[in-house]
Amino acid sequence: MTHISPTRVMLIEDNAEYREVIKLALEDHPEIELTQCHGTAETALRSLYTTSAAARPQLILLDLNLPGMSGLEALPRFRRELPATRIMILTQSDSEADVLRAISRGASGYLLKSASLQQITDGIRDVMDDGASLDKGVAQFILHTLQQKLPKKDLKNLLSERELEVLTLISEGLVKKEIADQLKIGYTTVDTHVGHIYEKLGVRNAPAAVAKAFKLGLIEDLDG
Amino acid sequence: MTHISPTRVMLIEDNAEYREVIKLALEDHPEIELTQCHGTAETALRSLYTTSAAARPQLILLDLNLPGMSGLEALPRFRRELPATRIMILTQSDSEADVLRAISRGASGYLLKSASLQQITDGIRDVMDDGASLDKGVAQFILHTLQQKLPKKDLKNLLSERELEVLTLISEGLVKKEIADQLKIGYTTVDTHVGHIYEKLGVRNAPAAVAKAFKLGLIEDLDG
DNA sequence: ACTCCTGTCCCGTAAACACGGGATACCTCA
DNA sequence: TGAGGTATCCCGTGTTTACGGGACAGGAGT
Repeated sequence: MTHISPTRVMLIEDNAEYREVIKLALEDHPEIELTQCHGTAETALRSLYTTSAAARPQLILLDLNLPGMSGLEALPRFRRELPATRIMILTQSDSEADVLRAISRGASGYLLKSASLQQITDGIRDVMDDGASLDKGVAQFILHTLQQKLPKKDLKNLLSERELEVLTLISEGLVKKEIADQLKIGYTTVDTHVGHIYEKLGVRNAPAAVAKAFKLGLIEDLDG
Repeated sequence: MTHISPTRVMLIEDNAEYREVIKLALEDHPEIELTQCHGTAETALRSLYTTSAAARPQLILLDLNLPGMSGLEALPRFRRELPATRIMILTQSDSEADVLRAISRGASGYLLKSASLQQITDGIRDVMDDGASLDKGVAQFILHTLQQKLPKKDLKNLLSERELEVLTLISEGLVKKEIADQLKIGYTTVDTHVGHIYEKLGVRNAPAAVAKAFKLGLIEDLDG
């Protein structure tokens, strides 16, 4: 919540007018220090080589729509050059593709330019306080996206425990005989389980069963 | 942003003290009208039957840790009874499992009780304004979760276009001969593609290839 | 008591798969 | 020019699947 020294912020924004607005707004906040402003990602990246480690930004406010290298392209580069630096997207685009790409590239926040200055400074504080900050519309879209990718609990009892075990082993590449050995049951038993799995999932072969299981969230796509 | 008539809010919270705090805080806001308070999900659900449609809440503030039926259990019931009503979780638990379960059951927001009253009223406004509201820590966790489930773009060129096409058809349950017919190529060509797919993914059969493709995000788990 | 579901086991056959080999053609990039 | 990747095609052989049938024991629920 409170920081001993102010948070060093770098702003990357091509519109000079909006850049000034932000600059003025952040000047009022003692816990935020806007150390650098750039109009393009290229100059921002170059500046890192002539900036001492102690002066490098702890947070970057990044516009997506930049001349030359886009913010989306620049994002992973900053992440590589400054692994400890948080990146907050501050853009006009609420395009779902942009949002998802920014997240998959490691952004810690996503605010729209329609946000109030208060929301922006709050967002900076939230992000530096080990959190993330999302515009309300973006948050809703993210919730919906995640919802679709989450396991449907009503289907948890569709397959029996044993069947799920067998299906998981199948998805790992084991053939039925190997599964039989590993589970210490007969080959034909595995065969029966598999038959039941197909029936319940409404598919006719193993690859389709695995795909369906992933789509339904029966198998977690975490691990290795 | 502005509503003609105030938003009708129902609060479900077992702690009488905190219930009063919220009640008092919301009284100051003309655009929010706290119409009902309940200490358990059961009484809240029962109250719906004696409430005219016009008086039903537009937003529910729901605690997770309730005596009797938990908030997590109650959530889908409210969603079924009141499909148009948004539900915002307001709880102490920032357990990742609780967060994910609440989202998968259709919550529109997730705030912690450590939130300021200002954040809560802002959150209510955000949610009613067709958005979602997330605590900063919850938002970060959600971003990380989603990040893992998103396609890894660096692997997009791992499989050729044709190979991905073949793999997708395999995941849909087609056997190789059918794939050959559909793509109007020879059976042996499909066979070769499949062999290359296994090689590139480091697997030895079709089910494992499909699983790997899902884990890498090469195949989208959207559609049907 | 009876049915339903689960998990275990068995047989046989036809279809599909995995994998080894090899071939031609195109395009790109070094 | 030559190497590498992609896409197309072919053969053969042994392995694995898919699916039809049937059987039996234990537990849960009606």
